[in-house]
Amino acid sequence: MSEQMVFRAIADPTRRSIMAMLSDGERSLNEITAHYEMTRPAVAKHLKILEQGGLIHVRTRGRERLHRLQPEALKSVADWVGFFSQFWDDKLATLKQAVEMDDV
Amino acid sequence: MSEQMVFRAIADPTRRSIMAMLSDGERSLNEITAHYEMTRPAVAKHLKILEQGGLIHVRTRGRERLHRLQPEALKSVADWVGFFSQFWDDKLATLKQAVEMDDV
DNA sequence: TTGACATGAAACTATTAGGTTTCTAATAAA
DNA sequence: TTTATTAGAAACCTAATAGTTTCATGTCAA
Repeated sequence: MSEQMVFRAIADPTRRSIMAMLSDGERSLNEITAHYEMTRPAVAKHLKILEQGGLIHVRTRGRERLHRLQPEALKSVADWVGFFSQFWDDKLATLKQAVEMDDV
Repeated sequence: MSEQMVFRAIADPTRRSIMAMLSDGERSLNEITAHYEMTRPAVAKHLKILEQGGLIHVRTRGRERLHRLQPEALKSVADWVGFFSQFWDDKLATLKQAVEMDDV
């Protein structure tokens, strides 16, 4: 679950789309596949990469596998972007820092 | 300069490293290349992709080309991550919204 | 105006990514 | 206990990535 695996995972539009779908709740492979014009194995590969990046968690229920979003994995991305955000928005960056100082 | 081009650009570790370097100020191709164990054309290709994503701006000074960071291009990434941040940090998300409401 | 320097461009190579089809295994339901 | 359903696995194909080497072009400085 290196930072690189997260960046790699979110680089593909299909995978970002899957993440958006899963923000609504967990879904099986078939349910996810129904939304795309590609085969089930193709979607399964995308899910594998999302899992490797720590962005989703998979559990087995009977014969199906349910995929659930794990958005905390995006923290590393948020941190990385946060570093650069100081160059375009000092006010937001300062507030953000204050909040993170406060607790989190 | 589609959103996808930004995600594509930041997916590569060398390119993220270049961005970090440029946060310190603009650099020529040769200066950038000096920091990596790859050839100049290889670095030039990375710079081209960063430029296509809108993450850097290039200007010509004499026979050299100076590359300057354009971090605002990361806003689309910040927005995207921001959507998911609500699922892991309500407090931060709320504050962020408030700030963006306020002006920006 | 020649020589050194900074970059661009083209052609090539190897690996990775994203997709397919086909086959197998496990579970649920009739 | 068959049959349908859900998913995993393997083999394969194609295109895109990331890199190389070689050559051409424009600019600066003796």
